[in-house]
Amino acid sequence: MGRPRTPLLSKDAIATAALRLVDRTGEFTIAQVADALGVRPSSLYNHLSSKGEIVEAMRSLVFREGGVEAGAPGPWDQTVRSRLRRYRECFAAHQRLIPLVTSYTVSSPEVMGMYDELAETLRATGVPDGQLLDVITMCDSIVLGAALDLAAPDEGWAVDQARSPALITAIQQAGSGRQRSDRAFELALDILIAGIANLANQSS
Amino acid sequence: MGRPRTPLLSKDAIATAALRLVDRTGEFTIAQVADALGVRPSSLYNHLSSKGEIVEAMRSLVFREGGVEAGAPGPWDQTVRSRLRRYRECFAAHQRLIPLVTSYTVSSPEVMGMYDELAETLRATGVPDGQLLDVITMCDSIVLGAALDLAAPDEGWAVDQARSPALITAIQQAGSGRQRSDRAFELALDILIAGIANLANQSS
DNA sequence: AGCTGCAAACGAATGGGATTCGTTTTAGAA
DNA sequence: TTCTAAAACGAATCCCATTCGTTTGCAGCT
Repeated sequence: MGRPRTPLLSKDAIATAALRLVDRTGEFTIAQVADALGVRPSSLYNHLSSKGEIVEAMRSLVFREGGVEAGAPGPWDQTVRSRLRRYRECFAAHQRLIPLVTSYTVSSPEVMGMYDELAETLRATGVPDGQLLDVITMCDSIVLGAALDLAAPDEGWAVDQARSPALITAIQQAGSGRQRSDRAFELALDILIAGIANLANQSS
Repeated sequence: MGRPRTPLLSKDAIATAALRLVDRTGEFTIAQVADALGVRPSSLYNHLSSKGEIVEAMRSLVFREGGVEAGAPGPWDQTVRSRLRRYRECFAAHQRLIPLVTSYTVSSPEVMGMYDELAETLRATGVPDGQLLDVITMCDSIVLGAALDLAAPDEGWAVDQARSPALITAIQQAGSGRQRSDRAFELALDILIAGIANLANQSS
């Protein structure tokens, strides 16, 4: 019974199993995770101390998988675009996780690393110090919003919910699913970049 | 015992009681809501069929309180600004509700009404039909992101989490709390408006 | 080698929480 | 007046996260 010769569990193994469950069903219980790992529920608590910690571990895992922080140098706007795209991609790869991690927003170290890089880039571009964090906040909003948009299937933009002709034709023209969400995100990036360029110009 | 002469409960009464609990403690249980209403837990199920429905009722209640749909005519950019500000204000008035309602994004009828108005305004301004919903999606992202930002206290932007000098000074200069979040939102609005104006010009 | 302490599994128990169901009383329609 | 459906109650159920004591193996120290 007692301690096994080689550990059966680890924080990462638990997070991976939980993530697989979330990808499939949209939720997870301690018992399910334990089952998937061939282990008893109580054993998990030797490696972490609450279900919330599993969620945090999943968040971290997803960003490590997606490599949010890595980045090659280049023109500032391309840098911003590619970082935010990758950030969003991490969510997109595990859509059903989004509702769980947006419950409470704690920036994981991985994401913080990306923001460090972003801050340097923006400052070098000429964004005034006083507005730097505001711009970063806006970046975060756009990515988070896009992620939520991605997680909520077409039901949010249902034609029969709309009343005004403008919104109805807008929904009809917009298409659906992943493409629509991708296109909306790219437009937001365009507008964001233009706005940043404007800020940088004004300050010089 | 049996049915009371006058009903003790209603969907709105339940939502109101639950909202008060969330405002105070950040969460709620069926038992607590029942207690606050002087009623037994099982009684709630005569008026709704799951805890999730209470959350939906709270969402709807908050938007009705805030009057998201109402609006006076005016220049298009002021219209967009004031609508989005009010949308965000609804969340701001009940910050602790935010984590609960962002779990799954279902646009309530009230919000849909605002988007109807927004769509008309944007189309009249000259935003092409093909990009209308993308712009609206961006509006939604900005408000939702701002709401999440509002709900997450200063811990998200802690100086000791940052590594790069740029991010550190950015955080120091940014201030904290409500003002910081408000200012970031206003900047996002500026950039959004400029971007929309640009879209409208290009199409004409 | 033997002892000690920690790590990592187990199993049983606990407590809380959402939800269901049958019962009772009342209101309102036929 | 009679019948049906609404609206409360109370008890019971099931699930689920978490705790605790126990068992066993590993590693470091003497």
